[in-house]
Amino acid sequence: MEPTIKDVAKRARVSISTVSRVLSGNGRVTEETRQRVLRAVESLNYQPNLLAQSLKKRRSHTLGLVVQNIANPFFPDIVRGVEEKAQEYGYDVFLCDNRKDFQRGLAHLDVLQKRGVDGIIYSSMGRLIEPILAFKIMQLSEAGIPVVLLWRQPPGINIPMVYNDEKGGAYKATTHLISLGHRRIAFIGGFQDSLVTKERFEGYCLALEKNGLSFDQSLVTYSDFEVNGGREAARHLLTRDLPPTAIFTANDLMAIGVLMAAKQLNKKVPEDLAVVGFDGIPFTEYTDPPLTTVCVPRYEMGLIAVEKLLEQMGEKEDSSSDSIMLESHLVIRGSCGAVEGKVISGALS
Amino acid sequence: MEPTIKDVAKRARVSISTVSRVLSGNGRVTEETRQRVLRAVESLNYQPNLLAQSLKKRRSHTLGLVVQNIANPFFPDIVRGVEEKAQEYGYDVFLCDNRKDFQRGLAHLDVLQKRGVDGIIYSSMGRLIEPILAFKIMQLSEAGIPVVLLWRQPPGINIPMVYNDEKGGAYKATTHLISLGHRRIAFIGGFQDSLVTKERFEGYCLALEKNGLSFDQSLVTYSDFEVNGGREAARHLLTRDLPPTAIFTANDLMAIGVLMAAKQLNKKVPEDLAVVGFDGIPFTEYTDPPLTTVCVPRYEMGLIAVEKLLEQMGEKEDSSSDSIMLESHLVIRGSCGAVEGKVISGALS
DNA sequence: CTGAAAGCGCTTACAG
DNA sequence: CTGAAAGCGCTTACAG
Repeated sequence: MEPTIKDVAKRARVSISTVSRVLSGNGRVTEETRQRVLRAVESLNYQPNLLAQSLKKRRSHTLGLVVQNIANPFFPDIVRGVEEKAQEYGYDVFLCDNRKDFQRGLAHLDVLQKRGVDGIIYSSMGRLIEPILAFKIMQLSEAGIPVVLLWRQPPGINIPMVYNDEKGGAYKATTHLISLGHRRIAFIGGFQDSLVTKERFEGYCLALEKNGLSFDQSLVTYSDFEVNGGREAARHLLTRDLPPTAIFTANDLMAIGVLMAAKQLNKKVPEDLAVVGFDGIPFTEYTDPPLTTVCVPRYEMGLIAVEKLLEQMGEKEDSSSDSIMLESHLVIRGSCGAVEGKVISGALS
Repeated sequence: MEPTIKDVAKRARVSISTVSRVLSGNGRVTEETRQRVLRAVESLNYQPNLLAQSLKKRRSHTLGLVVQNIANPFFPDIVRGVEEKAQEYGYDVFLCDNRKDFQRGLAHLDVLQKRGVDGIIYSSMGRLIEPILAFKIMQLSEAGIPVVLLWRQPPGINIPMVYNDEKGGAYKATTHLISLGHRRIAFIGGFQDSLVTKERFEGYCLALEKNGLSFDQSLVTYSDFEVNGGREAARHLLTRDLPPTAIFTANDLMAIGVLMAAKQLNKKVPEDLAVVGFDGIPFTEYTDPPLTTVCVPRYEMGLIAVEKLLEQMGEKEDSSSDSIMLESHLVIRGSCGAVEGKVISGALS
């Protein structure tokens, strides 16, 4: 049986009000009784019950974090950032894994509300924000529970969001390839209806345009954001007449597939083919050759998402507007033939 | 302002006791009043406050999950397993990331206790279990909070544990290499004082012995469980006189380093060198060549850890003894030259 | 079948 | 400075 505030009070021979006061630091208490209480706490190994505290104070000091799929290498760094910043401010976090199932995400939101979390970070990195999700989030806001979205797209709805500069990143990647002399640069997108794909495609087009290269529709293809899909797409591109000399893919997993396809077709990377990925997932460092990629600052996104939440909860003063766009950096490794270890972070300008 | 049970009672014109009864399903209620209550719940969009419920019932239906480092690819699958099974039984989980810091793990345990979790899964995969951790866990048990350890070593203490058959896995890996004709098989361990290293080494020795191969101390070396460490270790082994024709490493990250070293030294894998890793982290599928590895069933470990916890909490009937050892499978891919796709799961016998 | 009351472990005005 | 009381939102005997 865990000791309660009553036990401490009895032992220190004071009222529970007094115990509460010394523990919270609110209200005056004689140094002597303070010591008595502290000794009692110590000897009983008393730990206040946060459930009771939360109920009374109407603040649980907990956060909810909903992720689309914890098994996807995109997410662990986000979790890490959220965890770390949350703890810094004394919050603990409920992790909810949608397991790729959007419906489950909705259910998680309900649960978190019932659990009395003080705020929620919803990280899907998905395609469009479904109206029902937006509605649910509005409902939560009305109930006093702020939500911050960790998304891959600019805000189209009125919910604070931390997102990534997809277009700018794609622009950097493509420009890099052009600067290395490539003229036939292919683009492998993910799902064609995904906003991520769309924006990364736009960055690709912009780079071509700014550099006076003509756009060639036959060099553009779409896949599924997975390794095998990327491999198939690359195989098609590389076996056609006049194959591309470089491929920019809309995510790293597909880029890994491209590397595999090149190997199977006896194309050397980077000599015969340059490859750039997108996301900067941990493993890209160890592919053969190491993959040049546009690194999405996932860890930082996690940190910032918590800060935005704290601002809304009034725990931290407002330092900025509602949504934040983060820059992604081009990390240059061996897959393009450029000098390794260089990081290009200049803005799209 | 969220509606409370009072609001529902008022609206349905019954007492809060009645509302509680229809919601919990305990106690008889007329069908008519039941409907009235349900309608009130509906129209107010009432969600019971789980904080209050937990306080009263002395059960929070929450679990704590402590992991050593969420950024390590070893952990996400564990989290996934824990999450999934927990939700199946209606539990939500607090995720605590130690960020490699053991002290933080201890602090997390305190926090979880204060939060009133019904049980805790502590997953470190670390070296020895420090006495202070064992002590803390005992303390929690006495306070009525069961703990299950997700560990890489057999139980040396009296705490329920889910662990992996390290020795058996290493035995399978080494036997596989021997069966392919290798005679000079090197072993690269992790930290020399880690139990994981020790047990995997034992499995390696056992396989040599059973197959009548003599043990060669000069083929055994230790590193740090990291990619670069593995690469360095391999470089030494491969540049000596009479280099090994196969290397078995104590984890996948080091095996990836071995692959890199071989490439740098112009050794072909698997023709000039066979490589086997351990853990089965997701990325091993995409190395060049794909890595043969002993796959630790991390996802299953997560599932089972929750089940063990549930048993202790009396939510699930006891189905087994206190600790559980899981088998690891040898997943055969391209790095040894054997037929790909084969899985050897036969026990050490 | 239904309601009033007590109580889970806290915090916080309100008196003294 | 300190204590008694009310109350956070629930559940659960106890009466009726």
